[in-house]
Amino acid sequence: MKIHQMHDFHLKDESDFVQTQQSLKHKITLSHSITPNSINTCAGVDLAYWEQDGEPYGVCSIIVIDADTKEVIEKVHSMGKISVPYVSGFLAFRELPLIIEAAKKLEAEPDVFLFDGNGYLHYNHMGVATHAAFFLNKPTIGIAKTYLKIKGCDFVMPENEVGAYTDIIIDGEVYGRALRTRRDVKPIFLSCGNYIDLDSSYQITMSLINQESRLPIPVRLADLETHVLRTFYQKNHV
DNA sequence: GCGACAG
DNA sequence: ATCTTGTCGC
Repeated sequence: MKIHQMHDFHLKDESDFVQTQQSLKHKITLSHSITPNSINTCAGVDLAYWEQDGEPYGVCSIIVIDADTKEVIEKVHSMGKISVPYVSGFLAFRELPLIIEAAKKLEAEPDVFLFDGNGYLHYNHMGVATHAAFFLNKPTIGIAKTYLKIKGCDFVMPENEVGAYTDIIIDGEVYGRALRTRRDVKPIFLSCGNYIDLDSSYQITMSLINQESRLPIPVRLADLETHVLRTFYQKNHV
């Protein structure tokens, strides 16, 4: 699929990152309604890391599935050296190069992308899911497994029922949603990525849950795939 | 020095 | 994210 080139990632330091995030946050659009009925395909994105000769490497997997049958339609991946260290709040700058490289290989044009990380639920509303949308030009959804605390605000634990949730409201603004996708499991932290509203993100996410995981199917599949790919590349000493 | 910390 | 054994539950 075609990628909209926004900016490169040869940024110098964290102040560069912050400037990039703040220049993009005003372009976020969260008003589009895109329900499960209006999508045919959705993609899950995830990365895995390892070290080789003292250097960090990563692999990114994108899995596209049919929204109705849940069957895998396409899978692509990218692999390479990682040049940006992980710093909370700047995950996008670390992961986007490989994400973009993998997305370029997609033959399909998924209707929505689900990420393993936050979107709008972020210090600058610019988690990896939101940031990625400017390159993909497609609706994106953020799915985090642990809570990123912002401005000291905790989340309210949702009831132990499938689909139960509590909105994460900070300074009167809804940042995201603590969501119990299955009973007796920890909640996930859902937030808009971009070009989609929170209720649609919720509906799509819940429509992609099965008994295998608390994570939506495409994200879970991408997670599993990155582990397989990592084992392969480690063994073959790339 | 201590606590916090998406992946 | 990754490093790792056993263990509880369906």
